[in-house]
Amino acid sequence: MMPLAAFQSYLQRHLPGLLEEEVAVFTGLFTPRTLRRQEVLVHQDEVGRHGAFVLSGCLRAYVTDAKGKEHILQFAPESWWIADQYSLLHQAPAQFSIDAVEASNVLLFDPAFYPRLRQLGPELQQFFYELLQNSVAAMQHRLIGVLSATAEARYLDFQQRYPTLAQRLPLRHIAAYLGITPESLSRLRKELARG
Amino acid sequence: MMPLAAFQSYLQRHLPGLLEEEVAVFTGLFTPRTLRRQEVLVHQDEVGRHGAFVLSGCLRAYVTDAKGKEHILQFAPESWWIADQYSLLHQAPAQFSIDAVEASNVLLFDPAFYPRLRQLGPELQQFFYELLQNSVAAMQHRLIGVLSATAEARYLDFQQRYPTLAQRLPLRHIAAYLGITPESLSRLRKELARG
DNA sequence: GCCATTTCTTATCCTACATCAAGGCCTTGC
DNA sequence: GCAAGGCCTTGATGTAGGATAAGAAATGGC
Repeated sequence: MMPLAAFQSYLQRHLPGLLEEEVAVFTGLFTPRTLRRQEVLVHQDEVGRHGAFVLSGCLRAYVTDAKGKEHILQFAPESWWIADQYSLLHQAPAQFSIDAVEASNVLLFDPAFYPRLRQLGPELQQFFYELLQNSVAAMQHRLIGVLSATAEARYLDFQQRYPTLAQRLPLRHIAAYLGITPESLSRLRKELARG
Repeated sequence: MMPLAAFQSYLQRHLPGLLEEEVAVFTGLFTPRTLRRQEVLVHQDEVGRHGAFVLSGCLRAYVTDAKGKEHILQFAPESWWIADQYSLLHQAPAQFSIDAVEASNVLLFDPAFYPRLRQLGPELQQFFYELLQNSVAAMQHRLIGVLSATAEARYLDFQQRYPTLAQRLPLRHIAAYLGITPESLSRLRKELARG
């Protein structure tokens, strides 16, 4: 299964200090899996059993609110991690669902991943700590955005931060990420196109 | 300085496995400090030099946007941690400011805290990992809130989650946290009072 | 290749909250 | 003790984006 090479190169890029043997052990913690478009990996309100590293394709984390509307917390294209970590670590009901936006190849990990990670030495631990910090920073940025910026400004910011995602994702998903209706996004795009 | 006892009991509650000696070493990483009301600990856009554990009083993390409006990311009353971790770890300009909402006693830590933490064994590391996870979860909850709920619903949720804060904080700060103007909060409260 | 479904757009009307303006009530300083 | 400034409220008006409805354009199944 070729796309695994994407994981090897990811490790080399971000954890160059890892010994070949450590890489092997670490890689052994994951289970490869293919997801079809729309296939659900984690169901909101059920205990999550997996998190994922995305080899190819794109996943999303989203909540479905009382009125049935979906709100997207995060997209995870190639080389991103996605999981409800809290649910995994505490075996608590998941706060959100995770599914595949596109047909995807992923590496799954399960709750046992965390204790094993700790045995694998400080470098990996620190790496995951920093990943988590990055997601805090990203979330803060989004929160500030919805608190202070217009939908148009948020859309432009999204395009700038994630140019490839902005092109390949269906607009309705982008709208659900920005926190507006597809109709509003459509209007907004027309405005922008006119200049 | 009496309020330090608050820290000791915090450690006992959350890290009961720590040896007396470890507690002493860990506590030695912090510098006590008093903050007057409104005193600023971290300035947005400057490199942050400190994070804090709050012994008494209350701090807040907030950003000031282009129009001069403040948006509050987090309140930190007694027994909470507050810091721009990314700024501390990477010595990058802070994404937000931190100041004291009330006169406060805090324990400061600096960038050297992180490497020392790693030397102090896995229990503390894991504890901080989980703290970070909790803040991700809290942030996600807020993001969902602003994306999907009305100002009224968010205010009620705030009152329920942080009943003491809801009482002791000035309303304009609560408004800045909820993402609405003080005028809107005032009106909203009148409605709720009429019920 | 054609029907069915989903996705995107457009138009109209509506609502939650912002903005602007002003007044009352505290606090705090001298 | 009173002036000055903050804080909260109230009112009038404005606006970004929502809700609804319906048509156009992709997409996919068979």
